[in-house]
Parts: sequence; C-alpha cells; structure tokens
Amino acid sequence: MNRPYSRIIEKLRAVGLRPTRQRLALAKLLFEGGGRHITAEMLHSDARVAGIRVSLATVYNTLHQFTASNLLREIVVDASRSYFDTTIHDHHHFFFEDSGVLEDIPDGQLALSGSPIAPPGTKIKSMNVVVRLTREAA
Amino acid sequence: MNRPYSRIIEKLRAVGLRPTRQRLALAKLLFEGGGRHITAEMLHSDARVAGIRVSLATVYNTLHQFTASNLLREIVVDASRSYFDTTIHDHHHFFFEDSGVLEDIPDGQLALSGSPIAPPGTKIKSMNVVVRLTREAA
DNA sequence: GTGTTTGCAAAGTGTTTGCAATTTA
DNA sequence: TAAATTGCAAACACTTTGCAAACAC
Repeated sequence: MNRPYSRIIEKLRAVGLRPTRQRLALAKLLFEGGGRHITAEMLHSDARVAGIRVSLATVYNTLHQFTASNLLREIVVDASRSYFDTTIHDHHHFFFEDSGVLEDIPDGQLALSGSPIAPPGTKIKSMNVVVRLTREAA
Repeated sequence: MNRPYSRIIEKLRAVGLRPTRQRLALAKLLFEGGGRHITAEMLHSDARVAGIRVSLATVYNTLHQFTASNLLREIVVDASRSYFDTTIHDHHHFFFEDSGVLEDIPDGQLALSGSPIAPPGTKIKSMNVVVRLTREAA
C-alpha cells in the first residue's frame, strides 16, 4: 500500500517533476495496470472515483507535463477530444468511432513497410496507423 | 469560363445536392487543381479572396455534406482543427506539426503490410498512416 | 522562505445549432 | 409555391489561462 509509491516518486523525480499529491495520484492511476488510453475527462472522473480531489485544470496540466516528459504520448484520433496513451513507443490503434474507445492493435497484425523520406529540414517524430472501426453494416 | 461549371454541377447532382451558388463556388475551389488538404477557415478565406461571399457556417455545412457524400474525406491529425482531403481513397500523410501543413506521402514510400482483424461486430472504415514531422534537431 | 503547483472561474477556440430570410426547382 | 439552403448570432464542448492561496523542499 505504501511501497508502490516509491517507484512512482522515482519516476517523477527522474523527469524533474515534484511528486505532489495530485501528480502522484494521477500517475498511479495512469501507470499501474498496463496500457491505458485516456482522455482528460476520463482521468478526472477516475480520480474522483478513487477519492482524489483534483481540478480538471490540474489534470490537463499534468497530462501535458507527463507528455512533455515522455511519460505519456498524445494520440490524435478524434477532433473533439485528446487521448493520452501510457505506451510511449510507436504502435498502432483501433479507434471505435461509435463509442470513442481507443485500443492497441495486437502486435503482429499490422506493420509498416518502407520508411518515408522526411522532407529537407524536417525529421520524423512519430509514425502511426489508425484503423477506424464502425458497427458492422447489417 | 462557363464550361467548367457543368462538370461540377453534375458532380453535385450525382450525389443529390442542389448546385447552389455557394456550393458551386466551394466545389470549384476544392476540386479544381489537384489534391488539397484544407480546413474550414482556409476554405472560407480562399472563398473571400476569390470574391465569393459565404458564411463560415455554410462552409462547415458544405464540408460535412461533401464528406457525407463521399466527395471529401475528413482527416484527423490535429486536435484543434479539422482537415478535409479531396483525395478520398486510403492514403498516407505527412503532418508538419510546426506549420500545420498536411501533405500526401508520395506513393510507394510507405505501405501497410498485414491486415488487422476487425473485432467482432465491427468493420474497418479506413486505415491510414500519419507521419509527424518536426523541424530537424540542430 | 522561495519558488512551484494547485484550483477556481473566466476567457478562448473551433465547431454546431436555431431560426428567419432567401433561393432553388 | 414547397422544400432546401443560407447567414447570423447565440450556444457548445473542450481546453487554456491568470492569479491568489497552498504546498514542496
């Protein structure tokens, strides 16, 4: 019950973020228990459920700080919401348009072949595939 | 000067949209002159420049109607703006994060191998790759 | 104590909506 | 003339910001 925190504290210290109560709690929600795909509203509500009082503004700040520190990755799939992914290496996603659920595509199902030539003066920051799903047509 | 319109009128009629002055003008801007990647604001401003009076609301309506009619494709790459692409088949994009420019990846540079298995009850609507570019690190 | 972080409420941004006036067929 | 379309301004949803109070070190 107490132990787990030390690892998270280290994680935050390692990127130069003070382990405040809010950041610890959010980091715990985010990083314990495997890959998550989450929006600010979802994390805010998770925190409430877990009995943690955090403002939505702080949730946004924290998500962006974690992203800037490479603890999270932002995934753009929906014009109206930002998703954050706890898996930070390049990988691919299923996006269920009807429900708004974002999910990893199991390894091996899909691969990219060929590597595009970055135009002069630019470098590739990331490369990923989004497979959009809808309810099966009748 | 007059001829070109007949083709556009046909295009609109074919999908059941009345060829109104606004739609004709916007379609002309969109479909003449090759693949374009455009936001609502960009199209609105293009229209102004071309001397066409259209409200921004109509630009949005039109973009969505064209998308629903399969004349356009919406591309989600930026949380804060919607892009529409006049190329409607699956293809891949470079996104210049610094400038907000969206561009096709030349054919042949990149391909997807393997086809993911759509989860039960769903079907694949589209599948595309976004390669994000930033200014080259010094 | 000093600089960082938080929370609130207000402001901001791109997008959508309601509805009367206009246009198309 | 009947139905579709347009334009305006207000409404919206998500996100960001300014600043005083609270907190970490």
